[in-house]
Amino acid sequence: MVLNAERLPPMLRISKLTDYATVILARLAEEGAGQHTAVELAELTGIGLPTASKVLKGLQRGGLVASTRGARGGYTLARPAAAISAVDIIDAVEGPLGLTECASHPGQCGLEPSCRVGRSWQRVNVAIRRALGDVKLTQLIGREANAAPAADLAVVLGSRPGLRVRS
Amino acid sequence: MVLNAERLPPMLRISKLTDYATVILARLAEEGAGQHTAVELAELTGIGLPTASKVLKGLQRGGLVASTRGARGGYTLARPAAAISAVDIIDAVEGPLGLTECASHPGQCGLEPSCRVGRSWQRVNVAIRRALGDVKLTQLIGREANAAPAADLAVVLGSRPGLRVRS
DNA sequence: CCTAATAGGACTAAAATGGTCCTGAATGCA
DNA sequence: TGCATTCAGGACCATTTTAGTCCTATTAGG
Repeated sequence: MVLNAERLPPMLRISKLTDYATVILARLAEEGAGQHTAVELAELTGIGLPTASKVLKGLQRGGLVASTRGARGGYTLARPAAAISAVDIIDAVEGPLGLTECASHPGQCGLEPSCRVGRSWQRVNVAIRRALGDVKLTQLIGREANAAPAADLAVVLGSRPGLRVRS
Repeated sequence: MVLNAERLPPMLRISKLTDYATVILARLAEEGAGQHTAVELAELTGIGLPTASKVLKGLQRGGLVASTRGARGGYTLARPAAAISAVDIIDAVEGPLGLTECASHPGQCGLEPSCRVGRSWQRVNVAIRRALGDVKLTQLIGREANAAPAADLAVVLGSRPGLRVRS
């Protein structure tokens, strides 16, 4: 994988770094509970060391991997793969940036009067995040085809192999 | 609205242009079936004329609005608001760019061997698009609180006013 | 105390985004 | 016919993001 990102739809885009993160997490999940150094993971995945390193730091801050420093240090998953969701990964890698509504800076916008639209997009956004929260690393890896309950998105996710691809 | 985009999560981000598009479409939907020039719409929405114009061109190409040129020309919705979905808007404004899987250029990636991850993200992506296809302009405008059937995302969308905001 | 590792940033290059502007083509009307 | 109006299509530039590299701590083992 690691998608050649040139032609992905801007919205709903998965940044390369997020993708790297998934690949790396997949490794950590596969190789048992073993500890792996950044160097090892870089080699295993084929990602450049500096970049892999950067990603791992992000995952560390996000609490998805646990690290030990010094000689014989390395990284492990901080929790079972089934307890790590897609949003977790995205948030960890793409920063702690909040979901800022226009509401948080009222008046900044200028077009607010007649506009009921902004709120709706925010809700869409949040809804997607929720759905993404139900997609677990185990599913992303492909180990677990379908999640149990809720998970509107996850259901669709697990249900079919080849989906329609829009032009 | 027109969200002040500085602090939105990169992924799941709605580009400003898409937001503008929604605001403009909302106007076209509200003002009956009337025809409006780019100038009028710019004034009504508060968006700069060149920008509004650009957005309208995109919507035209995407088939969401119909245009007539020349004196007394202008724009109208190409179909009823209930038949225009969020994905339609996004696609129209953010380009005709396809959903390119690694699959379409096999071998480009280099890390393909051990990687089952890419596909999954693609499926997530497609799943979100599907869900977004069920969110109609009428809902974005707020005229119709909740859609009828299907629409996993739409259900969540219509259900609650103020949702949890992640840090 | 020396070596192996991670933590945290600073920094750069390349790409995407938002916005402006110009030129061309269609339409209506005097 | 010819002029004013209005959309179509891009070229273009400035700014912001993203990706990627590197340097300097800090922590742990032997």
